[in-house]
Amino acid sequence: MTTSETERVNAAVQRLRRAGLRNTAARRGVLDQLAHAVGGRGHLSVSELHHALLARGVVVELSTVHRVLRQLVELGIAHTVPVGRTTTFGLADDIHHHAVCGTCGDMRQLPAEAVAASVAAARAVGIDTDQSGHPNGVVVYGRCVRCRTTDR
Amino acid sequence: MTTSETERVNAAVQRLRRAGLRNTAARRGVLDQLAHAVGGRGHLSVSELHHALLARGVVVELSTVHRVLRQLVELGIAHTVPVGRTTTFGLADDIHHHAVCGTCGDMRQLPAEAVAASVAAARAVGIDTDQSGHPNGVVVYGRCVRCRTTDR
DNA sequence: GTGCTCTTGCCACTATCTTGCAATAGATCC
DNA sequence: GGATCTATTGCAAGATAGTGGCAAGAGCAC
Repeated sequence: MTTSETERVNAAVQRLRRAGLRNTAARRGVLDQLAHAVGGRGHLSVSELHHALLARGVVVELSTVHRVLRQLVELGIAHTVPVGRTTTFGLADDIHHHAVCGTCGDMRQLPAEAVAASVAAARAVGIDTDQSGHPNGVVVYGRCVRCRTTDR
Repeated sequence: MTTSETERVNAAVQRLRRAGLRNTAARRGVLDQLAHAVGGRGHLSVSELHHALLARGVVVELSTVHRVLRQLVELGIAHTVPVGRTTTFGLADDIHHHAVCGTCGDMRQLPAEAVAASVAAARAVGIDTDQSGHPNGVVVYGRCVRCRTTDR
């Protein structure tokens, strides 16, 4: 884990503590994994996260991972992006939006400037994205180059 | 059902026929319902659609509704918008994108112009939205006025 | 009307996520 | 360090959403 990842995890733990939540192994593990994933290919599904934790020797129940993630989302520490039938999670410590391949689930970040017009249009019809603790943000669903060329 | 709804259903049935698919009661029922819903509050979940069909006397299995919808999406006749853990469906006969309340699932349409910059940004990172038969389009997740004021 | 074959109903199954409850483990105070 | 309080977790059962196989039935072409 890089220094920056450690810092982001620590910042998230501080927010948990301020919310009156305890600093448990399960929560640290989930945060570590999310911080690591955001640096990598992007967000993680619950089962990916669970497997990664077990592989690292952090023994937690799947139901616990679900509960931890729900809390992180409620606190605005993590955010969700639905991909097909599953939900993926990422840290929400920098404002970013997503482009998702609906076929393979590959995900890229989009800068806030690029989606500003979409956000404004949504607000104009009554949907506000500045709502911590709720799923929010812009998601562009499409297909990645690889899935297009291999016709998946 | 208005004249315009009937026309849209007929157009969709023509597309089915051209794809070599039969004009069955289940498919007509689903298309009717989708055409009606798009005129109303927006998209429908599978179970909403199923209940609406049964209420209208169109007796179909839930699994059939799933199968019909999957085919409609594959043909580009319908499109999907994930809302929380469920998927909602709408007719795709006009190009539009969506703003969704992540709390209550309320949905508004966004014009293509408003989301053009987001689509371009996604393409720049390799995600292309012009892919019929695949989930695509821009979705802005946020909260609607009602859920914000009632703090749901 | 006949016949071919696509569709559907039925049922079992998988995957994802939630919930209740008892046991466990953080955090605080002394 | 030890006692205590209570949030958190593991465990197990169950809810919800969607899929797949197969035989019976229904569209469509002729």
